[in-house]
Amino acid sequence: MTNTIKTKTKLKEINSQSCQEPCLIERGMRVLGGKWKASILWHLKDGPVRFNELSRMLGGASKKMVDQRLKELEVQGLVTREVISDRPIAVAYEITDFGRTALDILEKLKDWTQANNI
Amino acid sequence: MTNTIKTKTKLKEINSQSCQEPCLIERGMRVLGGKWKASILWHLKDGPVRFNELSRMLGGASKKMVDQRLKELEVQGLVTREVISDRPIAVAYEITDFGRTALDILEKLKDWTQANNI
DNA sequence: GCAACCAGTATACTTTTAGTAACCACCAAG
DNA sequence: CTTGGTGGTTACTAAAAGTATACTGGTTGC
Repeated sequence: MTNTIKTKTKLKEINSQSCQEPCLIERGMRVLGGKWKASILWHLKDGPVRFNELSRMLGGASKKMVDQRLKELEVQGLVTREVISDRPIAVAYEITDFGRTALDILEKLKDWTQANNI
Repeated sequence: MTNTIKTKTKLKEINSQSCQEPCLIERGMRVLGGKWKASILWHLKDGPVRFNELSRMLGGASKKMVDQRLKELEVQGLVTREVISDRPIAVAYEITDFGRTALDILEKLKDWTQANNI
């Protein structure tokens, strides 16, 4: 007998290969899971927002953080940056169609947080 | 006139108080968003798993990390730890009913990652 | 006895991230 | 001319996250 342990609970059959290196959950989290990233996306859902306004919305995130996250999100195609005025310089960030596809995950997350008082 | 900018795109009305300090999205992310946390939860969905087995499943997470995350998840009531045998020491981690409520968020995340080749 | 496995713990170390504060150039109002 | 707003950048520091290695103390198997 190789296993003499009397399990009180039925243990999952041992198959180590149920997930290869960075699994889907982990990979997804590395796109949406960074600090402020999901929040930024969420705050853009009702329309374009300006840089400084966004910083204020997040309340507590430094300009550097907002800037860094926005750049990441832009590279990943979740948001776009557009200059809306030159003279008094004004920039707006907008969520892309692809970015919108992530919103229902966030919606669920929001509901869950709310329902469980987290 | 206070605002002389000619906006090409309709800008969101300026109301800085659309989110107070750590908003729902951010708070939720701080529970599920840590590295490996969501993955661990996901890998427990089919039944209890042992410590070393779980480490192998995550492939790449150190024991310390797995240990740390499991403790956090336990404190937050998402998983339970139970000793299933004393003599050859054996411990199994199991997802709680509360933990299960988070699984459909992760399911959506998984589908999203898969659908977009992330 | 010796090696290997279980479930961790401890220590030391490196890397990454977060956050602060100051600064730029530009513009407008007072 | 000074103050305040826009949209950032740069330099620096502090804290968190992660890695690697070794160790305990018991058990099982050869």
